[in-house]
Amino acid sequence: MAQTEPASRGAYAKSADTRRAILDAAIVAFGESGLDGASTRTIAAAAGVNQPALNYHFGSKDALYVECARAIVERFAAGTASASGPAIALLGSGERVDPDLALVRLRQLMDALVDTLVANEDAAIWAGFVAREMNAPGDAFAILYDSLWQPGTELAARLIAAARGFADPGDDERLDALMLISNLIAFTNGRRVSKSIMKWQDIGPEQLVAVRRSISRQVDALVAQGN
Amino acid sequence: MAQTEPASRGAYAKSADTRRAILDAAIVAFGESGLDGASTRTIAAAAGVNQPALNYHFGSKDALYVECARAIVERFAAGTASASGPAIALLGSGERVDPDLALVRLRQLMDALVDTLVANEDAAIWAGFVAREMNAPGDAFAILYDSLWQPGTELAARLIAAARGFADPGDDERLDALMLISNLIAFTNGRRVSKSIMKWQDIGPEQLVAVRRSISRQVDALVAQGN
DNA sequence: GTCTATAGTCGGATAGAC
DNA sequence: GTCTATCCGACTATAGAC
Repeated sequence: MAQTEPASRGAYAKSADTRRAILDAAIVAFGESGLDGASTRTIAAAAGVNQPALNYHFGSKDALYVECARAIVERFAAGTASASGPAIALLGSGERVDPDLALVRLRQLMDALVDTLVANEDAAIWAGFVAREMNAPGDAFAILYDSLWQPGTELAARLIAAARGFADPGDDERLDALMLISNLIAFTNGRRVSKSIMKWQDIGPEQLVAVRRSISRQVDALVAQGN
Repeated sequence: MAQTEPASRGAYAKSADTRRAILDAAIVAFGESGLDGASTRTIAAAAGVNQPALNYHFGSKDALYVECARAIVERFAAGTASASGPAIALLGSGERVDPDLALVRLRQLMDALVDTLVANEDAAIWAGFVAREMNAPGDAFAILYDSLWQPGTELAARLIAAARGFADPGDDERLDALMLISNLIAFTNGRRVSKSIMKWQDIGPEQLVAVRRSISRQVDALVAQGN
């Protein structure tokens, strides 16, 4: 491999491997300790490179942080694409949506979220990153809001509306969507606490079944009560 | 005022006012920026004292941080005492608990939580503090878990169990309690996001009604479905 | 009890050899 | 492209005057 990329874009004929190693280490460090808590030296050590390598590849610590946000969004989207895709297709068809089918899609979406966020240990790291940025918005807030929260809650709200037989979501559907999604936070950001409360050693297949059941009951209730 | 306190305990015949000012400023700073993100200089400036005053009154930055956790627990407990008191009294009576009354107490508890956490702007600060500590446990984790999460979820779980006609809570009730409480996080840690999603300028009386209604529906569903 | 001054450490970013 | 060496600023904590 003489030159990994023939400079397909202006930037980065640089070592993609080093870049990736830094990014992976940075996501973990920032997710656990935050922008201020994680030092470039710690990240460099974890990535197996020297400290100035971060500046060389990303320009600055802040720029690296923003790049981490982008990577998190990408990985999250990849994990949920199999469920969000069909849901978007259903809602975008223009025709009147069958409430029962909307309910099926909503269930699939929630199951995919459980798989991506609760079953995956890495997601607790992502969740830490995202939660910090929501509390104290910085350079990464817009990325996370525009690519994660806004489309995520809007999709859920539209599915809830469709399952209730409405053409478009209103305030009630958006509120319910927000709360439905926030239930997952108990097992991402609140992973440690929830494991202690439930006396779970770890969150394996059996625990996931229980979580899915509890969420499933909420979805039922959401739609059954209509409004 | 010659000597605010006659040294009732061994420690702190020191200025209680200065101590309080530092504590208030520290809670805000740590809540917004975390232990590493908030500097003693910033806190001192916000409290209107000089930087070494923090060390004088609290010993170290870490000790001040732990003291903030204690203060948050106290203030939270004070805000919810009017609802948690009757609930604890009901459950502690030893006799078989009337399911309908348990449901009433559960509603009161959730309303008190909404008032304390959602209606109160300060609570977003507390929530930031607590959320960081849950993600990356430090010296304050035990305080917050033992005095906040454990008793809070256990109380909710016992009320849910009683409302379902059970003597004691099981895994299902604890799971449901965790998720019910995590709904509030959408409006504490997720305050900014939720306001944007809902297109709310701020969270006033009308918005609180909507939030309470949505939570109330969940409480209904929780108990109606039994298990 | 509160202040100023400062010691000692660690952070991010840059310069320049290879 | 990757390394070592280093600058400079910001931080916490301590010493000592008042």
